[in-house]
Amino acid sequence: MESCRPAEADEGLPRKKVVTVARNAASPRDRYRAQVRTEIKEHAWQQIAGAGASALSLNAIAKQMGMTGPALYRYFGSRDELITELVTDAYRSLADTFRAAAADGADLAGLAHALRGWALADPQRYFLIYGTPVPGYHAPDDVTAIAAEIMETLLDAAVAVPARPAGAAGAGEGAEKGAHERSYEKSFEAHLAEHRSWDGGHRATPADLRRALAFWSRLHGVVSLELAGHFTGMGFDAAQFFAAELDGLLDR
Amino acid sequence: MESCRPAEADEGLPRKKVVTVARNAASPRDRYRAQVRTEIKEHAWQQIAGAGASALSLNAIAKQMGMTGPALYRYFGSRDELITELVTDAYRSLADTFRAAAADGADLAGLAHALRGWALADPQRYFLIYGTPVPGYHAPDDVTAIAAEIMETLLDAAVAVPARPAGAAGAGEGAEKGAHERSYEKSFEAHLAEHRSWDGGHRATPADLRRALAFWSRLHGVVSLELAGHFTGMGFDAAQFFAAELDGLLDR
DNA sequence: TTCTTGAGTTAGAGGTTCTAACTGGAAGGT
DNA sequence: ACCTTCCAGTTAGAACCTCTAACTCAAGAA
Repeated sequence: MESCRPAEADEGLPRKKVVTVARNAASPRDRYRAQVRTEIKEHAWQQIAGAGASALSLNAIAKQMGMTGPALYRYFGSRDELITELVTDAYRSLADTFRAAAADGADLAGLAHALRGWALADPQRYFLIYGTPVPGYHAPDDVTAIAAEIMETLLDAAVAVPARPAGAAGAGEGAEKGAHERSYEKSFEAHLAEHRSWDGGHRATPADLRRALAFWSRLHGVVSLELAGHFTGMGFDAAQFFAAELDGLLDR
Repeated sequence: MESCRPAEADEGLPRKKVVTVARNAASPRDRYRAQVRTEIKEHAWQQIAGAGASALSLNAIAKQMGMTGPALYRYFGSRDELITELVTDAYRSLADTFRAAAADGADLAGLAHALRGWALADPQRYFLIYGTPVPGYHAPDDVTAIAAEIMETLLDAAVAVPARPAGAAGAGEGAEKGAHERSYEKSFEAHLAEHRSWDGGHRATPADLRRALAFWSRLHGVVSLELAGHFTGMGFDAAQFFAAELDGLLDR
Protein backbone atom coordinates (compact mmCIF):
# COMPACT_ATOMS: atom_id res chain seq x y z
CA MET A 1 0.00 0.00 0.00
CA GLU A 2 2.97 2.22 -0.59
CA SER A 3 2.11 4.00 -3.81
CA CYS A 4 -1.60 4.32 -3.19
CA ARG A 5 -3.25 4.35 -6.55
CA PRO A 6 -6.99 3.70 -6.53
CA ALA A 7 -6.16 0.10 -7.40
CA GLU A 8 -9.00 -0.72 -9.75
CA ALA A 9 -9.41 -4.13 -8.12
CA ASP A 10 -10.50 -5.89 -11.28
CA GLU A 11 -7.83 -8.60 -11.35
CA GLY A 12 -4.83 -8.71 -13.68
CA LEU A 13 -4.75 -8.26 -17.42
CA PRO A 14 -7.33 -10.40 -19.23
CA ARG A 15 -10.25 -8.28 -20.17
CA LYS A 16 -11.36 -8.43 -23.79
CA LYS A 17 -12.89 -11.87 -23.89
CA VAL A 18 -15.86 -11.21 -21.64
CA VAL A 19 -18.40 -12.67 -23.99
CA THR A 20 -17.42 -15.74 -25.97
CA VAL A 21 -20.18 -18.23 -25.70
CA ALA A 22 -22.28 -15.87 -23.60
CA ARG A 23 -23.28 -18.43 -20.97
CA ASN A 24 -20.91 -21.16 -19.83
CA ALA A 25 -19.69 -19.53 -16.62
CA ALA A 26 -16.81 -21.86 -15.76
CA SER A 27 -14.37 -22.61 -18.50
CA PRO A 28 -11.53 -24.85 -17.30
CA ARG A 29 -9.14 -21.95 -17.64
CA ASP A 30 -11.31 -19.69 -15.54
CA ARG A 31 -11.52 -22.31 -12.84
CA TYR A 32 -7.76 -22.75 -12.83
CA ARG A 33 -7.34 -19.01 -12.71
CA ALA A 34 -9.69 -18.62 -9.77
CA GLN A 35 -7.97 -21.41 -7.91
CA VAL A 36 -4.53 -19.90 -8.34
CA ARG A 37 -5.86 -16.52 -7.24
CA THR A 38 -7.19 -17.91 -4.00
CA GLU A 39 -4.00 -19.87 -3.46
CA ILE A 40 -2.01 -16.66 -3.81
CA LYS A 41 -4.25 -14.98 -1.28
CA GLU A 42 -3.88 -17.86 1.14
CA HIS A 43 -0.12 -17.55 1.03
CA ALA A 44 -0.48 -13.80 1.40
CA TRP A 45 -2.60 -14.16 4.55
CA GLN A 46 -0.08 -16.57 5.92
CA GLN A 47 2.74 -14.10 5.35
CA ILE A 48 0.73 -11.23 6.81
CA ALA A 49 -0.11 -13.21 9.93
CA GLY A 50 3.56 -13.96 10.37
CA ALA A 51 5.19 -10.63 9.70
CA GLY A 52 2.54 -8.01 9.01
CA ALA A 53 1.24 -6.54 5.79
CA SER A 54 4.27 -4.33 5.19
CA ALA A 55 6.45 -7.44 4.91
CA LEU A 56 4.29 -9.05 2.25
CA SER A 57 6.40 -10.04 -0.76
CA LEU A 58 5.04 -11.16 -4.11
CA ASN A 59 8.38 -12.74 -4.90
CA ALA A 60 8.28 -14.82 -1.73
CA ILE A 61 4.72 -15.94 -2.46
CA ALA A 62 5.69 -16.95 -5.98
CA LYS A 63 8.65 -18.91 -4.68
CA GLN A 64 6.44 -20.73 -2.17
CA MET A 65 4.11 -21.66 -5.00
CA GLY A 66 6.97 -22.91 -7.12
CA MET A 67 6.94 -20.20 -9.73
CA THR A 68 8.84 -17.04 -10.54
CA GLY A 69 7.90 -13.57 -9.36
CA PRO A 70 6.48 -11.97 -12.49
CA ALA A 71 3.99 -14.82 -12.93
CA LEU A 72 1.84 -13.35 -10.18
CA TYR A 73 1.25 -10.24 -12.23
CA ARG A 74 -1.11 -12.33 -14.37
CA TYR A 75 -3.36 -12.48 -11.33
CA PHE A 76 -2.86 -9.18 -9.55
CA GLY A 77 -1.88 -5.96 -11.24
CA SER A 78 0.38 -4.91 -8.40
CA ARG A 79 1.27 -5.57 -4.81
CA ASP A 80 -1.07 -2.76 -3.76
CA GLU A 81 -3.91 -4.33 -5.67
CA LEU A 82 -3.40 -7.62 -3.87
CA ILE A 83 -3.34 -5.90 -0.48
CA THR A 84 -6.44 -3.90 -1.35
CA GLU A 85 -8.24 -7.12 -2.15
CA LEU A 86 -7.10 -8.63 1.13
CA VAL A 87 -8.44 -5.57 2.94
CA THR A 88 -11.76 -5.98 1.19
CA ASP A 89 -11.83 -9.66 2.13
CA ALA A 90 -11.10 -8.73 5.74
CA TYR A 91 -14.03 -6.30 5.78
CA ARG A 92 -16.22 -8.92 4.15
CA SER A 93 -15.19 -11.47 6.76
CA LEU A 94 -16.00 -9.12 9.64
CA ALA A 95 -19.33 -8.15 8.11
CA ASP A 96 -20.20 -11.82 7.65
CA THR A 97 -19.35 -12.80 11.23
CA PHE A 98 -21.43 -9.86 12.45
CA ARG A 99 -24.32 -10.85 10.21
CA ALA A 100 -24.06 -14.48 11.29
CA ALA A 101 -23.99 -13.51 14.95
CA ALA A 102 -27.01 -11.27 14.50
CA ALA A 103 -28.83 -14.03 12.63
CA ASP A 104 -28.17 -16.28 15.61
CA GLY A 105 -30.00 -13.77 17.75
CA ALA A 106 -26.95 -12.09 19.21
CA ASP A 107 -27.57 -8.81 21.03
CA LEU A 108 -24.97 -6.07 21.46
CA ALA A 109 -23.03 -8.24 23.89
CA GLY A 110 -23.06 -11.06 21.39
CA LEU A 111 -21.74 -8.79 18.67
CA ALA A 112 -19.03 -7.61 21.04
CA HIS A 113 -17.81 -11.11 21.69
CA ALA A 114 -18.04 -11.91 18.00
CA LEU A 115 -15.85 -8.89 17.31
CA ARG A 116 -13.23 -9.82 19.88
CA GLY A 117 -13.19 -13.43 18.76
CA TRP A 118 -12.75 -12.38 15.16
CA ALA A 119 -9.94 -10.03 16.12
CA LEU A 120 -8.08 -12.56 18.26
CA ALA A 121 -8.36 -15.19 15.53
CA ASP A 122 -6.07 -13.14 13.31
CA PRO A 123 -4.74 -9.92 14.80
CA GLN A 124 -3.05 -8.77 11.63
CA ARG A 125 -6.33 -9.11 9.75
CA TYR A 126 -7.88 -6.78 12.34
CA PHE A 127 -5.05 -4.29 11.88
CA LEU A 128 -5.47 -4.48 8.13
CA ILE A 129 -8.78 -2.72 8.76
CA TYR A 130 -8.25 -0.75 11.94
CA GLY A 131 -4.49 -0.36 12.08
CA THR A 132 -2.17 2.38 10.89
CA PRO A 133 -3.61 4.01 7.78
CA VAL A 134 -1.49 4.89 4.76
CA PRO A 135 -1.68 8.71 4.48
CA GLY A 136 -2.65 9.12 0.85
CA TYR A 137 -4.74 5.98 0.54
CA HIS A 138 -8.46 6.18 -0.10
CA ALA A 139 -10.45 3.00 0.25
CA PRO A 140 -12.48 1.93 -2.81
CA ASP A 141 -16.27 2.26 -2.70
CA ASP A 142 -16.30 -1.47 -2.26
CA VAL A 143 -15.10 -1.38 1.32
CA THR A 144 -17.04 1.71 2.33
CA ALA A 145 -20.16 -0.19 1.34
CA ILE A 146 -19.15 -3.13 3.53
CA ALA A 147 -18.27 -0.75 6.36
CA ALA A 148 -21.77 0.68 6.06
CA GLU A 149 -23.18 -2.84 6.21
CA ILE A 150 -21.25 -3.49 9.42
CA MET A 151 -22.55 -0.24 10.88
CA GLU A 152 -26.06 -1.26 9.93
CA THR A 153 -25.91 -4.54 11.83
CA LEU A 154 -24.55 -2.61 14.77
CA LEU A 155 -27.40 -0.10 14.58
CA ASP A 156 -29.96 -2.90 14.34
CA ALA A 157 -28.59 -4.37 17.55
CA ALA A 158 -28.54 -0.93 19.16
CA VAL A 159 -32.25 -0.29 18.54
CA ALA A 160 -33.13 -3.81 19.67
CA VAL A 161 -31.99 -3.23 23.23
CA PRO A 162 -34.13 -0.92 25.37
CA ALA A 163 -32.56 2.48 25.92
CA ARG A 164 -32.10 1.57 29.58
CA PRO A 165 -32.47 -2.06 30.59
CA ALA A 166 -35.64 -1.50 32.64
CA GLY A 167 -34.71 -0.61 36.18
CA ALA A 168 -31.10 -1.49 35.46
CA ALA A 169 -28.65 -3.30 37.73
CA GLY A 170 -29.21 -1.18 40.85
CA ALA A 171 -32.94 -1.84 40.54
CA GLY A 172 -35.68 -0.49 42.78
CA GLU A 173 -35.06 2.73 44.59
CA GLY A 174 -35.23 6.00 42.80
CA ALA A 175 -34.42 4.31 39.52
CA GLU A 176 -35.83 6.18 36.52
CA LYS A 177 -36.37 9.86 37.19
CA GLY A 178 -33.64 11.90 35.52
CA ALA A 179 -31.44 9.04 36.66
CA HIS A 180 -28.18 10.92 36.59
CA GLU A 181 -29.29 13.30 33.87
CA ARG A 182 -26.29 12.76 31.51
CA SER A 183 -26.69 16.06 29.74
CA TYR A 184 -23.53 15.46 27.71
CA GLU A 185 -25.16 12.45 26.09
CA LYS A 186 -28.15 14.57 25.15
CA SER A 187 -25.82 17.20 23.79
CA PHE A 188 -24.00 14.83 21.47
CA GLU A 189 -27.25 13.17 20.47
CA ALA A 190 -28.56 16.56 19.43
CA HIS A 191 -25.48 16.98 17.29
CA LEU A 192 -25.96 13.54 15.79
CA ALA A 193 -29.61 14.28 15.06
CA GLU A 194 -28.42 17.04 12.76
CA HIS A 195 -25.62 15.02 11.16
CA ARG A 196 -26.98 11.60 10.38
CA SER A 197 -26.94 11.64 6.63
CA TRP A 198 -24.48 8.73 6.78
CA ASP A 199 -26.78 6.19 8.43
CA GLY A 200 -28.67 5.35 5.27
CA GLY A 201 -31.98 6.42 6.76
CA HIS A 202 -31.78 3.86 9.52
CA ARG A 203 -34.63 3.81 12.01
CA ALA A 204 -32.24 4.24 14.93
CA THR A 205 -32.83 7.16 17.28
CA PRO A 206 -30.02 9.62 17.94
CA ALA A 207 -29.52 7.82 21.25
CA ASP A 208 -29.10 4.57 19.35
CA LEU A 209 -26.58 6.19 17.04
CA ARG A 210 -24.61 7.50 19.98
CA ARG A 211 -24.60 4.14 21.67
CA ALA A 212 -23.52 2.35 18.50
CA LEU A 213 -20.63 4.77 18.09
CA ALA A 214 -19.63 4.39 21.72
CA PHE A 215 -19.88 0.63 21.36
CA TRP A 216 -17.64 0.67 18.32
CA SER A 217 -14.98 3.03 19.60
CA ARG A 218 -14.74 1.62 23.13
CA LEU A 219 -14.46 -1.97 22.03
CA HIS A 220 -11.95 -0.97 19.39
CA GLY A 221 -9.99 0.77 22.13
CA VAL A 222 -9.77 -2.32 24.31
CA VAL A 223 -9.26 -4.79 21.49
CA SER A 224 -6.63 -2.83 19.60
CA LEU A 225 -4.60 -2.15 22.73
CA GLU A 226 -4.82 -5.81 23.63
CA LEU A 227 -3.82 -7.03 20.18
CA ALA A 228 -0.96 -4.57 19.99
CA GLY A 229 0.37 -5.98 23.24
CA HIS A 230 0.08 -2.78 25.26
CA PHE A 231 -1.31 -4.75 28.19
CA THR A 232 1.34 -7.46 28.21
CA GLY A 233 3.56 -5.76 30.78
CA MET A 234 0.61 -5.39 33.12
CA GLY A 235 -0.48 -8.54 34.84
CA PHE A 236 -4.24 -8.31 34.44
CA ASP A 237 -6.44 -10.34 32.14
CA ALA A 238 -7.45 -8.45 29.03
CA ALA A 239 -10.61 -10.55 28.73
CA GLN A 240 -11.81 -9.28 32.10
CA PHE A 241 -11.08 -5.70 31.12
CA PHE A 242 -12.99 -6.27 27.91
CA ALA A 243 -15.92 -7.73 29.86
CA ALA A 244 -15.93 -4.79 32.27
CA GLU A 245 -15.91 -2.25 29.45
CA LEU A 246 -18.67 -4.13 27.68
CA ASP A 247 -20.82 -4.26 30.82
CA GLY A 248 -20.30 -0.56 31.36
CA LEU A 249 -21.44 -0.04 27.81
CA LEU A 250 -24.63 -2.04 28.22
CA ASP A 251 -25.53 -0.71 31.65
CA ARG A 252 -27.44 2.42 30.71
CA MET B 1 10.83 -2.47 11.66
CA GLU B 2 10.80 -5.40 9.29
CA SER B 3 13.49 -7.68 10.62
CA CYS B 4 12.84 -7.07 14.29
CA ARG B 5 16.13 -7.44 16.05
CA PRO B 6 16.31 -5.93 19.53
CA ALA B 7 18.05 -2.96 17.93
CA GLU B 8 20.56 -2.10 20.63
CA ALA B 9 19.81 1.60 20.19
CA ASP B 10 23.32 2.82 20.97
CA GLU B 11 23.98 4.76 17.78
CA GLY B 12 26.22 3.64 14.91
CA LEU B 13 29.75 2.26 15.13
CA PRO B 14 32.11 4.39 17.25
CA ARG B 15 32.54 2.85 20.64
CA LYS B 16 36.05 2.37 21.93
CA LYS B 17 37.09 5.93 22.63
CA VAL B 18 34.71 6.70 25.47
CA VAL B 19 37.29 8.19 27.80
CA THR B 20 39.96 10.40 26.27
CA VAL B 21 40.33 13.47 28.38
CA ALA B 22 37.71 12.19 30.81
CA ARG B 23 35.74 15.42 31.08
CA ASN B 24 35.20 17.74 28.09
CA ALA B 25 31.71 16.58 27.09
CA ALA B 26 31.41 18.29 23.73
CA SER B 27 34.25 17.86 21.31
CA PRO B 28 33.59 19.60 17.98
CA ARG B 29 33.26 16.22 16.31
CA ASP B 30 30.71 15.06 18.85
CA ARG B 31 28.69 18.20 18.35
CA TYR B 32 28.74 17.79 14.59
CA ARG B 33 27.78 14.17 14.99
CA ALA B 34 24.86 15.00 17.24
CA GLN B 35 23.70 17.69 14.87
CA VAL B 36 23.72 15.37 11.87
CA ARG B 37 21.87 12.75 13.87
CA THR B 38 19.08 15.15 14.74
CA GLU B 39 18.98 16.38 11.16
CA ILE B 40 18.52 12.82 9.95
CA LYS B 41 15.71 12.35 12.42
CA GLU B 42 14.05 15.55 11.31
CA HIS B 43 14.00 14.37 7.72
CA ALA B 44 12.75 10.99 8.92
CA TRP B 45 9.83 12.58 10.78
CA GLN B 46 9.02 14.62 7.72
CA GLN B 47 8.94 11.49 5.57
CA ILE B 48 6.87 9.60 8.13
CA ALA B 49 4.34 12.39 8.40
CA GLY B 50 4.02 12.36 4.63
CA ALA B 51 3.83 8.67 3.82
CA GLY B 52 3.95 6.64 7.01
CA ALA B 53 6.74 4.78 8.72
CA SER B 54 6.72 1.88 6.30
CA ALA B 55 7.68 4.24 3.48
CA LEU B 56 10.70 5.63 5.31
CA SER B 57 13.80 5.34 3.12
CA LEU B 58 17.35 5.91 4.32
CA ASN B 59 18.42 6.48 0.75
CA ALA B 60 15.87 9.21 0.28
CA ILE B 61 16.91 10.92 3.51
CA ALA B 62 20.55 10.81 2.47
CA LYS B 63 19.72 12.28 -0.89
CA GLN B 64 17.78 15.11 0.74
CA MET B 65 20.79 15.84 2.91
CA GLY B 66 23.12 15.84 -0.07
CA MET B 67 24.97 12.66 0.66
CA THR B 68 24.96 9.06 -0.43
CA GLY B 69 22.99 6.29 1.24
CA PRO B 70 25.65 4.35 3.11
CA ALA B 71 26.81 7.51 4.89
CA LEU B 72 23.83 7.29 7.22
CA TYR B 73 25.08 4.00 8.60
CA ARG B 74 27.70 6.01 10.46
CA TYR B 75 24.83 7.40 12.51
CA PHE B 76 22.31 4.59 12.72
CA GLY B 77 23.15 0.93 12.58
CA SER B 78 20.11 0.11 10.49
CA ARG B 79 16.76 1.36 9.32
CA ASP B 80 15.15 -0.51 12.21
CA GLU B 81 17.43 1.18 14.70
CA LEU B 82 16.45 4.60 13.37
CA ILE B 83 12.77 3.75 13.59
CA THR B 84 13.19 2.37 17.09
CA GLU B 85 14.76 5.64 18.13
CA LEU B 86 11.90 7.58 16.55
CA VAL B 87 9.46 5.43 18.48
CA THR B 88 11.33 6.18 21.68
CA ASP B 89 11.28 9.89 20.88
CA ALA B 90 7.55 9.69 20.25
CA TYR B 91 7.00 8.07 23.65
CA ARG B 92 9.26 10.67 25.23
CA SER B 93 7.29 13.45 23.57
CA LEU B 94 3.96 12.08 24.79
CA ALA B 95 5.28 11.57 28.30
CA ASP B 96 6.59 15.14 28.31
CA THR B 97 3.34 16.72 27.16
CA PHE B 98 1.51 14.68 29.80
CA ARG B 99 3.96 15.77 32.47
CA ALA B 100 3.76 19.37 31.33
CA ALA B 101 -0.03 19.31 31.36
CA ALA B 102 -0.05 17.77 34.82
CA ALA B 103 2.43 20.37 36.04
CA ASP B 104 0.05 23.04 34.77
CA GLY B 105 -2.58 21.59 37.05
CA ALA B 106 -4.44 19.61 34.41
CA ASP B 107 -6.95 17.07 35.69
CA LEU B 108 -8.07 13.97 33.78
CA ALA B 109 -9.97 16.14 31.31
CA GLY B 110 -6.87 18.24 30.80
CA LEU B 111 -4.79 15.17 30.12
CA ALA B 112 -7.41 13.97 27.69
CA HIS B 113 -7.26 17.14 25.67
CA ALA B 114 -3.48 17.11 25.84
CA LEU B 115 -3.55 13.59 24.42
CA ARG B 116 -5.89 14.45 21.57
CA GLY B 117 -3.97 17.61 20.73
CA TRP B 118 -0.72 15.70 20.68
CA ALA B 119 -2.25 13.03 18.44
CA LEU B 120 -3.77 15.49 15.98
CA ALA B 121 -0.51 17.43 15.74
CA ASP B 122 1.13 14.44 14.05
CA PRO B 123 -1.09 11.43 13.44
CA GLN B 124 1.71 9.21 12.17
CA ARG B 125 3.64 9.86 15.36
CA TYR B 126 0.63 8.60 17.29
CA PHE B 127 0.45 5.51 15.12
CA LEU B 128 4.14 4.91 15.63
CA ILE B 129 3.19 4.15 19.23
CA TYR B 130 -0.37 2.90 19.05
CA GLY B 131 -0.66 1.70 15.47
CA THR B 132 -0.19 -1.70 13.86
CA PRO B 133 2.48 -3.64 15.76
CA VAL B 134 5.18 -5.65 14.02
CA PRO B 135 4.58 -9.28 15.06
CA GLY B 136 8.00 -10.29 16.31
CA TYR B 137 9.06 -6.91 17.63
CA HIS B 138 9.72 -6.38 21.32
CA ALA B 139 10.17 -2.82 22.52
CA PRO B 140 13.42 -2.04 24.35
CA ASP B 141 13.33 -1.46 28.12
CA ASP B 142 13.75 2.18 27.26
CA VAL B 143 10.21 2.64 25.96
CA THR B 144 8.56 0.40 28.54
CA ALA B 145 10.04 2.71 31.17
CA ILE B 146 8.57 5.74 29.44
CA ALA B 147 5.25 3.94 29.03
CA ALA B 148 5.28 3.33 32.78
CA GLU B 149 5.97 7.03 33.32
CA ILE B 150 2.96 7.92 31.18
CA MET B 151 0.81 5.50 33.14
CA GLU B 152 2.06 7.05 36.36
CA THR B 153 0.95 10.57 35.46
CA LEU B 154 -2.35 9.09 34.42
CA LEU B 155 -2.71 7.32 37.75
CA ASP B 156 -1.79 10.51 39.62
CA ALA B 157 -4.60 12.31 37.85
CA ALA B 158 -6.96 9.43 38.52
CA VAL B 159 -6.43 9.52 42.30
CA ALA B 160 -6.66 13.31 42.32
CA VAL B 161 -10.28 13.35 41.20
CA PRO B 162 -12.86 12.19 43.74
CA ALA B 163 -14.25 8.76 42.98
CA ARG B 164 -17.59 10.34 42.18
CA PRO B 165 -17.75 14.09 41.58
CA ALA B 166 -19.80 14.93 44.68
CA GLY B 167 -23.48 14.67 43.88
CA ALA B 168 -22.67 14.37 40.18
CA ALA B 169 -24.43 16.09 37.31
CA GLY B 170 -27.98 15.08 38.22
CA ALA B 171 -27.46 16.44 41.72
CA GLY B 172 -29.93 16.35 44.60
CA GLU B 173 -32.48 13.59 44.67
CA GLY B 174 -31.54 10.08 45.57
CA ALA B 175 -27.96 10.67 44.53
CA GLU B 176 -25.47 8.56 46.49
CA LYS B 177 -26.88 5.39 47.91
CA GLY B 178 -25.77 2.38 45.89
CA ALA B 179 -26.22 4.75 42.98
CA HIS B 180 -26.60 2.13 40.25
CA GLU B 181 -24.43 -0.46 42.01
CA ARG B 182 -22.15 -1.21 39.01
CA SER B 183 -21.17 -4.66 40.20
CA TYR B 184 -19.12 -5.28 37.05
CA GLU B 185 -16.81 -2.42 38.01
CA LYS B 186 -16.33 -3.95 41.42
CA SER B 187 -15.65 -7.29 39.81
CA PHE B 188 -12.89 -6.02 37.58
CA GLU B 189 -11.46 -3.91 40.40
CA ALA B 190 -11.20 -7.07 42.48
CA HIS B 191 -9.29 -8.69 39.66
CA LEU B 192 -7.02 -5.66 39.39
CA ALA B 193 -6.40 -5.68 43.14
CA GLU B 194 -4.81 -9.07 42.69
CA HIS B 195 -2.86 -8.17 39.57
CA ARG B 196 -1.29 -4.80 40.15
CA SER B 197 2.36 -5.69 40.26
CA TRP B 198 2.81 -3.47 37.20
CA ASP B 199 1.84 -0.15 38.80
CA GLY B 200 5.14 0.32 40.57
CA GLY B 201 3.51 0.42 43.96
CA HIS B 202 1.40 3.43 43.09
CA ARG B 203 -0.97 4.70 45.78
CA ALA B 204 -3.94 4.41 43.45
CA THR B 205 -6.89 2.33 44.59
CA PRO B 206 -8.16 -0.51 42.39
CA ALA B 207 -10.98 1.84 41.38
CA ASP B 208 -8.37 4.39 40.30
CA LEU B 209 -6.56 1.73 38.30
CA ARG B 210 -9.75 0.72 36.58
CA ARG B 211 -10.62 4.29 35.73
CA ALA B 212 -7.16 4.99 34.40
CA LEU B 213 -7.36 1.95 32.15
CA ALA B 214 -10.82 2.91 30.95
CA PHE B 215 -9.61 6.46 30.34
CA TRP B 216 -6.70 5.21 28.29
CA SER B 217 -8.55 2.65 26.20
CA ARG B 218 -11.66 4.73 25.51
CA LEU B 219 -9.76 7.81 24.47
CA HIS B 220 -7.49 5.67 22.35
CA GLY B 221 -10.57 4.20 20.75
CA VAL B 222 -11.98 7.57 19.74
CA VAL B 223 -8.68 9.16 18.78
CA SER B 224 -7.35 6.26 16.74
CA LEU B 225 -10.59 5.85 14.80
CA GLU B 226 -10.63 9.59 14.15
CA LEU B 227 -7.00 9.72 13.03
CA ALA B 228 -7.44 6.69 10.81
CA GLY B 229 -10.30 8.46 9.08
CA HIS B 230 -12.99 5.96 10.01
CA PHE B 231 -15.36 8.83 10.81
CA THR B 232 -14.81 10.77 7.62
CA GLY B 233 -17.74 9.26 5.79
CA MET B 234 -20.05 10.12 8.64
CA GLY B 235 -20.98 13.74 8.93
CA PHE B 236 -20.58 14.30 12.66
CA ASP B 237 -17.83 16.21 14.41
CA ALA B 238 -15.22 13.92 15.93
CA ALA B 239 -14.38 16.57 18.53
CA GLN B 240 -17.92 16.41 19.87
CA PHE B 241 -17.80 12.65 20.01
CA PHE B 242 -14.53 12.89 21.86
CA ALA B 243 -16.04 15.38 24.31
CA ALA B 244 -19.04 13.15 24.90
CA GLU B 245 -16.89 10.10 25.57
CA LEU B 246 -14.69 12.13 27.88
CA ASP B 247 -17.66 13.45 29.82
CA GLY B 248 -19.04 9.95 30.14
CA LEU B 249 -15.69 8.91 31.52
CA LEU B 250 -15.58 11.65 34.13
CA ASP B 251 -19.21 11.39 35.19
CA ARG B 252 -18.98 8.71 37.82
C1' DT C 1 -5.97 -29.75 -37.61
C1' DT C 2 -4.88 -24.95 -37.28
C1' DC C 3 -5.15 -20.72 -34.76
C1' DT C 4 -5.32 -18.03 -30.82
C1' DT C 5 -5.09 -17.21 -26.14
C1' DG C 6 -2.59 -16.80 -22.01
C1' DA C 7 0.25 -18.89 -18.08
C1' DG C 8 4.84 -18.84 -17.01
C1' DT C 9 9.44 -17.99 -18.38
C1' DT C 10 13.91 -15.06 -18.65
C1' DA C 11 16.10 -10.44 -18.95
C1' DG C 12 16.47 -6.22 -17.09
C1' DA C 13 15.49 -1.44 -15.19
C1' DG C 14 15.31 0.91 -11.07
C1' DG C 15 14.41 0.83 -6.30
C1' DT C 16 15.64 -0.69 -1.50
C1' DT C 17 18.94 -2.07 2.76
C1' DC C 18 23.29 -3.00 4.04
C1' DT C 19 28.57 -4.55 3.83
C1' DA C 20 33.32 -3.83 2.46
C1' DA C 21 37.08 -1.30 1.13
C1' DC C 22 38.92 2.97 0.18
C1' DT C 23 39.94 8.28 0.49
C1' DG C 24 40.98 12.46 2.55
C1' DG C 25 40.73 15.76 5.94
C1' DA C 26 40.36 17.00 10.68
C1' DA C 27 41.63 16.14 15.58
C1' DG C 28 44.95 14.66 18.98
C1' DG C 29 49.60 13.42 20.71
C1' DT C 30 54.44 14.11 20.71
C1' DA D 1 55.45 21.43 13.28
C1' DC D 2 54.98 16.80 12.35
C1' DC D 3 52.93 12.45 12.57
C1' DT D 4 49.44 9.36 13.53
C1' DT D 5 45.11 7.95 14.35
C1' DC D 6 40.38 8.40 13.66
C1' DC D 7 36.29 8.87 11.10
C1' DA D 8 32.79 11.09 7.80
C1' DG D 9 31.74 10.15 3.38
C1' DT D 10 32.77 7.88 -0.84
C1' DT D 11 32.25 4.01 -4.49
C1' DA D 12 31.38 -0.96 -5.56
C1' DG D 13 28.58 -4.55 -5.04
C1' DA D 14 25.57 -8.31 -3.04
C1' DA D 15 20.98 -9.55 -2.15
C1' DC D 16 16.60 -8.34 -1.93
C1' DC D 17 12.30 -5.93 -3.77
C1' DT D 18 8.44 -4.36 -7.54
C1' DC D 19 7.30 -4.22 -12.05
C1' DT D 20 7.83 -4.23 -17.54
C1' DA D 21 8.90 -6.35 -21.90
C1' DA D 22 9.54 -9.98 -24.80
C1' DC D 23 9.44 -14.67 -25.53
C1' DT D 24 7.86 -19.92 -25.01
C1' DC D 25 4.89 -23.23 -25.46
C1' DA D 26 0.96 -25.83 -24.18
C1' DA D 27 -3.96 -25.91 -23.75
C1' DG D 28 -8.54 -24.54 -25.53
C1' DA D 29 -11.38 -22.97 -29.47
C1' DA D 30 -12.46 -23.00 -34.43
